[in-house]
Amino acid sequence: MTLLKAVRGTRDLLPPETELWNRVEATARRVFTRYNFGEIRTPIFEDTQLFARSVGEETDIVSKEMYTWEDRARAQSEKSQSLTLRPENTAGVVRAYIERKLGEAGLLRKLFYIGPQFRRERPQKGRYRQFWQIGAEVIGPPSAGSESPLRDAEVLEMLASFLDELGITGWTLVLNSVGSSTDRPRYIAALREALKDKAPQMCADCQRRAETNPLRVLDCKVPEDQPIIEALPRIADHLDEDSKAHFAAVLAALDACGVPYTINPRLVRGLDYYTRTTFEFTHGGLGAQNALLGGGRYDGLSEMLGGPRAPGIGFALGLDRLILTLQASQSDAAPNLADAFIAPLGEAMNAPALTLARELRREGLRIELGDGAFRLKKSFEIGNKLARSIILLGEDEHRSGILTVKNFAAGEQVRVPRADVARHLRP
RNA sequence: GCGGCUAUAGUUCAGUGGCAGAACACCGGACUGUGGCUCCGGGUGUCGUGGGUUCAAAUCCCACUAGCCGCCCCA
Repeated sequence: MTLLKAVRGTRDLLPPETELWNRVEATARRVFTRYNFGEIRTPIFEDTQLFARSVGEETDIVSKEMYTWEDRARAQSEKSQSLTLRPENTAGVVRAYIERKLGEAGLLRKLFYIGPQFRRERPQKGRYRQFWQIGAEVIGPPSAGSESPLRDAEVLEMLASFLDELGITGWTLVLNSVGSSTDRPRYIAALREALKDKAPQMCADCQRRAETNPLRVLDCKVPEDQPIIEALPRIADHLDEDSKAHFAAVLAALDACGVPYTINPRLVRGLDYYTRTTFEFTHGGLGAQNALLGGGRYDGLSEMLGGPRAPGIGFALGLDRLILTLQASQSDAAPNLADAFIAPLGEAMNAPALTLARELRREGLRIELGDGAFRLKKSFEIGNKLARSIILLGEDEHRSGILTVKNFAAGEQVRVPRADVARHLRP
């Protein structure tokens, strides 16, 4: 029989690595809560149209990387529906914002999410087909201040604090503005116009990009193409006064609070819905996947999805990559040991041992329970690997209520009244 | 989706046509109420999968699968 395996691009997360995941997620919840964000959990699959309309039909994500299937009709009256495992979470959040009328209160909504996303890409280190993202969105009616550059700066400052609090050093914040929802199409049109002449002299990838996604031409790394790219129209020259002022205000706020950044006029994001501020936090040592997180403003997204005007800004952080970065930067942690290993001496002591374990666990201690069928030597060997101390529970101890407790590191063995054991073991 | 490298024990790896190996880990014993250190014993394996060549294949050939690296793109 063929052995079943986790499907390509998916994997099992196991202890002790999952402790690190929990720590990162707990830190995100703690930090984001200080900024008054609340958690949202959207469905893991949505109507395919949601992603086609928000992320963009022409993007690689939608055109070739989605897990899409036709949900069969269960009755004559029911239509089949094209469903897709979410490739990112902003679209789902904005869909919920519209559907649940979250803007009606007239306040900003500040929502974060933690969950798996799915893209059918070629797997690589730090890139999986089921990958995890932590993200947050600030969205609301313009009257609530959702367009304010202060929101952009606040989100960026929050991310800097989050990475700092995790102990990640060496990150770089890269910023750009891709213009308002009217600037952006105008700039893309200008770019297309300029590329009509220039594209044929460029690399094959750029010739393709010129057709499908002209903004990505700016990202090209082929040396021969650089002079041509330098001569192309610049985004900065196509920003209207409001967008220029917005970007300047974001930078000023970052300067004021001391968050360092660099501006990269060529930073463009792949998703269609981005407007004005776009950003990335990058980190060395991630190979080709050097972006830890990315995000930006999406002032027109709600309207693209048929909702009210609801400008927003958000980001998505690749948890898989963040974990890699943390693992690379920290030395191997000491094994996480239980407080005690209980060794019943003889199978008659099994039930009393479970009772003792119950008492100690209710005291909040982390207890590993052995088995009376083990020879004592084996109990010591196992206990030494799993716990800081071993508690012997034989006939004597059971009768007298005086337990034998030995600390492995110190090699010290003492007799402790049962009532005092929890206090004795507590670190 | 494209190009390259790789796949042998739980792990890291050696083995390039002739009995499947090392280190660490693991299991048993020396030691029936005492771990670590020591000593003795044990290989725990569909050599990624399926074909082919050969008297003989872990080794050579083909296909497939998976991982890694780069590209595309992206978190």
